[in-house]
Amino acid sequence: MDELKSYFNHISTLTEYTWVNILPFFKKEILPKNEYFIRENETANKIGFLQSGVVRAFFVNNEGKEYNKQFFVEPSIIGAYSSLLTGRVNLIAQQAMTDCIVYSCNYKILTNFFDKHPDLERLARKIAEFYFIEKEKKEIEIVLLDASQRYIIFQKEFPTLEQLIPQFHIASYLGVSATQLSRIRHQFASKNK
Amino acid sequence: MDELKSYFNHISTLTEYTWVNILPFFKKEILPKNEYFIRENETANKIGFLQSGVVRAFFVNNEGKEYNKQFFVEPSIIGAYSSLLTGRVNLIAQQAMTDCIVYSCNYKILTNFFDKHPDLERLARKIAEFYFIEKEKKEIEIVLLDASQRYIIFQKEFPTLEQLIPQFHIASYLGVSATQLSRIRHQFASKNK
DNA sequence: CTCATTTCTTTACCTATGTAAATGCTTCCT
DNA sequence: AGGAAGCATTTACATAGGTAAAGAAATGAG
Repeated sequence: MDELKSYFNHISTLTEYTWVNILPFFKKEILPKNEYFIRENETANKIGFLQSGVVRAFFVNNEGKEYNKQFFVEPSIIGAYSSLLTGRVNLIAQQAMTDCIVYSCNYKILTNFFDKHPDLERLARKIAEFYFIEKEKKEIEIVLLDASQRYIIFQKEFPTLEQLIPQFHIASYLGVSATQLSRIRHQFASKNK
Repeated sequence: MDELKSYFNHISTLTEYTWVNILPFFKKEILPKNEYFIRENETANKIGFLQSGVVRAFFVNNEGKEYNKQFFVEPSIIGAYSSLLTGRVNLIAQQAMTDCIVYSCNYKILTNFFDKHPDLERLARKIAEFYFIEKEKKEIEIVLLDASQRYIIFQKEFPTLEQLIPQFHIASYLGVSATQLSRIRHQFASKNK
């Protein structure tokens, strides 16, 4: 669990006392490739720490088409955050794209510690704030940049993923069709000659 | 300040003791139409409670074109949240679209109370979480719905705004040109005959 | 009340990107 | 090794929505 502790302490340091209280509730989970951490229409109840592997978050429209919203690469927090917070059913499934190791914990158990452990609530605040900042950054990128520019950012942000996962998943993440991503790649390839 | 107290207490209740400590730091501010609560490239230092009026949040691309990202209608919290949290310069200006009354407070002063007033930090957590949920909802709408459907949602969410602000601002909020919004309105008008 | 400014709509044209289908390329299974 | 399945690319075509410019309508200042 060292990676977990170090990852969270980096966001906001918890006392040893708090760690001793909460760590026993984290259970190691093997998530094989293509398995789901959470599905659509379930209500989320657990939060996870992605110790190794890659997970995608995606939603599905009425015609059954998938939209990749996010990739999580170790180390990272995973879980259907909105569903956890609101108690409503989850709209955004999370699926392993490689074999994964996850430490997961019932979220309610953690929030029950907030009153006695303000340091834990502070961590929760920082995580929420961080998530917000990330989303706002993405929001700006989507409006200000075209797909080629976002592709470059993707490559920088996830240098390992490009070889690891199919192109059509990347296209979906960028918000374009696989056809269009192919055209973009073609453009870059011919420019760099 | 009753509206302010009631608005915040609704999100997460603060003790009277906490209120007594923080309320004196909120100052009433008149923000006339077209004035800015915060501009681009400033570093944010204050958070505001919009007691009356309408504010828009927008950013500007390299060619100087504006994109409305959000409308705030009383009662609401305003302020460049990302800039407050990160200390980096603000990318998203906030400007009054009508005459406004705002109660604003230095944000650092509030965060300094977190150690002594966990109820205040809890409020901050809830606000961050709420903001996150809102953003995720928007994110899904943008991908899943076309501009006409988003226009209908806009009308429901801001029933007063449609008459109050120019169409081109609404178009910018919906992510289309004024021309395209006009086409959409035209379609709806001819359907409802 | 009138003129000037701003906003809205309409038209014409153009481009980016979607879909569908055909083809080619990998990977991996037995 | 051979074949099947999955994935990527390419082509052809369709269309949503952008820009620019002109005209119409609304708003506001003096």
